[in-house]
Amino acid sequence: MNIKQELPWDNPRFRNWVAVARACHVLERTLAVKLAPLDLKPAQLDVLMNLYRHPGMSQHDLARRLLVGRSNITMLLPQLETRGLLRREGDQKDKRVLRLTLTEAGTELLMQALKVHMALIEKAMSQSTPEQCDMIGEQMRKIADVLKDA
Amino acid sequence: MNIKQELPWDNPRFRNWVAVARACHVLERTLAVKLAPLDLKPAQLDVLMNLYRHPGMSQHDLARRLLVGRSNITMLLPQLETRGLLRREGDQKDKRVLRLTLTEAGTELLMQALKVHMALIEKAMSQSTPEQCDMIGEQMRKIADVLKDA
DNA sequence: TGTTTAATGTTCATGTTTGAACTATTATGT
DNA sequence: ACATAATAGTTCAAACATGAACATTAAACA
Repeated sequence: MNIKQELPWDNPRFRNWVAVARACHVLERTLAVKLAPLDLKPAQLDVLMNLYRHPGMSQHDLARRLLVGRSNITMLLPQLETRGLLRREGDQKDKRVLRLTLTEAGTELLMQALKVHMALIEKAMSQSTPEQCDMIGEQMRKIADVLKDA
Repeated sequence: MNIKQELPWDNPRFRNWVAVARACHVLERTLAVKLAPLDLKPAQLDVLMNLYRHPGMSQHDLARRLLVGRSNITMLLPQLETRGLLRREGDQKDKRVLRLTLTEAGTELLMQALKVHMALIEKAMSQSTPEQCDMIGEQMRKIADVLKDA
């Protein structure tokens, strides 16, 4: 009968998660605008960031890390490779895999993009205390972990 | 010189935000899978949710609320309208706007989808105390607000 | 009133993401 | 060794999102 009492909007967890999703969406959108001068999209920045931290990654590893399909990576990389931002070299031991590394130019562009990204995040999270910020990160890592398998 | 000291990954705000983005991504993806049996996508669920809470919305209002372009709404609605989930009726006073309302079937399907969505969020946030959860929501609302204009 | 400006929704071309089928290579098991 | 499975990457078609240009209607204002 009184369906209203079961409505998600009355549930704090629901309302608060909606806020999380919204904040993510807004920041992503804003980032896209701020990265435009560098001719770089958020998805491409994600690639560069991961290659910087994990040089020699395979495309498959990259796809899993970015939570996208392998074909997505296949479509994404040529743009960056043609611009000379990364290299794709066949693995010697396993001729199936391609090892990915940033070039000098790629690292250079990444650093510029990171300044933009960093500034945006600083602005966004400037309202939180360090303790709050860490707590948020901690909870979010738990969430990603809980949902990883299912 | 020592560029490493300025690297974002050493910055808690950066690392923690990355965790937020990851959690969002994982949950969105999982939601898509869980909604598949209802033949509904996350974006469509967002539409239904907003129409439920704000009956008589215009397409423009809906677009702003979902943070997407108007054309996106135009492409999105026919699928739902054809399935009889919502109605589009011209406003009497302003012949430009179309007023959107859920049908019975739309409300029905929404309720089923909300169960799925709710269960997923419950699972995700079950690790947080109510205080932590509220704090997260509060901070995220601030973030969305700060970034709204710029 | 008549003219200009703004707002709503649509269309269309472009670019992105996805998943299924495919090739080539390696691992497994008999 | 040989047949079978699994894996890495690609291709392709379909779904999806985006932004600019457009038509229609409303508002501002001379």
